Amino acid sequence: MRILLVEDEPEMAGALSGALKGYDMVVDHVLTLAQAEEAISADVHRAVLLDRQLPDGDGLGLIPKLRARADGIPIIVLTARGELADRIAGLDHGADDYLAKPFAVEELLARLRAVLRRPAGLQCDLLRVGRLAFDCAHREASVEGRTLELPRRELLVLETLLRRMGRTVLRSSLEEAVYNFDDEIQSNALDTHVSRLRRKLAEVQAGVEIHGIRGVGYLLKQAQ
Amino acid sequence: MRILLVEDEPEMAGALSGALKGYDMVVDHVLTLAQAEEAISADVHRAVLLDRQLPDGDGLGLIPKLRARADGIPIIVLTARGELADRIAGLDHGADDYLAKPFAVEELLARLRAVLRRPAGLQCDLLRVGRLAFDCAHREASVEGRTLELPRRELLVLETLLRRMGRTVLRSSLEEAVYNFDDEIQSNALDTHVSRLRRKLAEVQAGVEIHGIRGVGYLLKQAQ
DNA sequence: GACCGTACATTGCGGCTGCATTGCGGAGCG
DNA sequence: CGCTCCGCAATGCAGCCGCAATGTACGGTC
Repeated sequence: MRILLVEDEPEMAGALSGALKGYDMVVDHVLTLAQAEEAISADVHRAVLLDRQLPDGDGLGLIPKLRARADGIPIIVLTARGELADRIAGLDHGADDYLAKPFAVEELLARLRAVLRRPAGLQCDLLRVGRLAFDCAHREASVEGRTLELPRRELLVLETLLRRMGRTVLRSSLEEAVYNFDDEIQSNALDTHVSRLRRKLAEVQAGVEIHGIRGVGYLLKQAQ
Repeated sequence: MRILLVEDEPEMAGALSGALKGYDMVVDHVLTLAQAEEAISADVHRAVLLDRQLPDGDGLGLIPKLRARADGIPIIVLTARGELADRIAGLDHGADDYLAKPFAVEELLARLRAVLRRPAGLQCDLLRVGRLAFDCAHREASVEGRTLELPRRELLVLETLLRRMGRTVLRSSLEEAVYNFDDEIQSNALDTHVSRLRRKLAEVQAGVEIHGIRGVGYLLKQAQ
């Protein structure tokens, strides 16, 4: 675990470095905002401990630049200015946490652990075929990031076919997926939905084909 | 933005509920760990405010169960036990932040904003579509620097749509985001809010359109 | 290979459902 | 006591969806 410490006071920096090393962390210590920017560009740190009062400006100024990298690196601001307004300002500038000096090193370590524990990223289940993507959680289809506005029945058909993509879906299975017990279908309503869906997928060049299999059902596969 | 508040002291709970509502949030308030578990299973909250001293045990016991869900929902622990060891214990149990009573509500709100920003890092603090800007930290919408004064429900609708801008939001998701368990909606109240919001966005030429997708939900996109 | 029956594909049409909009009254708040 | 916000209900309307008619492809049979 490699940490970037931005702190110009030698005494504080020494104490923190020692404590962090005692917890098996690797500390890069810089004294100024300029050095901090250079260090962070190496992209090797898992967190930043940031003092506010630095020789070349307020540490808060660094936060937007860190956030611009969009890697979500945690930032804990350390400062002698512990007034309520300062704490709120620090948090609202984008810091993940804010500690007023003096503080116990143990608390800093605990907050550091808390901030590092955050999930790396939530993985949503996303089905992909051709240029088509289907977000199962939100039940929406998209092509190249552009959402397809599909009516309910067509969406149900597409979802069912996608979940069994590349394999045949019995006509009866499709009907069960699209209609409930109350709905009584006496015609080829399902076929019309498939047809309309095919047209829309073709219009946006989704890169998928829905094959009808005579006497059995349907099958969705990548084009060609 | 919907928050789960786990707090058995009526006074504290009332104060927090009021403050959060003042910041246009939807609050579900429960009194016990058991109720909290049930509420969280609905999977509609963006954050949890957790008291430690509860009728059926220490609030910290809830944290592992929340973490087991692996959705990374932020947890802020609130407690009268403000000793250093307690704070460290709280953070190491998996809390994202820890506040000792008494605390200023403003600081809680700031810390809440900070932890809510997190799954972000990817999602910036300022959302933009068309001429519309939305400041996630302060939860206010503006057009060309001019703030839109929107009522609570409309703001919640707008925020929810903006967070999934360009993608469909299920009608049920919207309802969950805008109303809490206590609210009982029997009519098309949601539609009226969408409608009024549309009108206001059009009046200021926000450059966004809210599409209704029949039978599915809504979708916010840039005009044209 | 020609023929025919059947199942699927496609398209137009009308009913109906579900959404959009508006006015109204009550509730909350200052 | 004024205000605004909010839920509710009524009305109008658009688009979905089921239906049926027509066209088409497939497969089986001779």
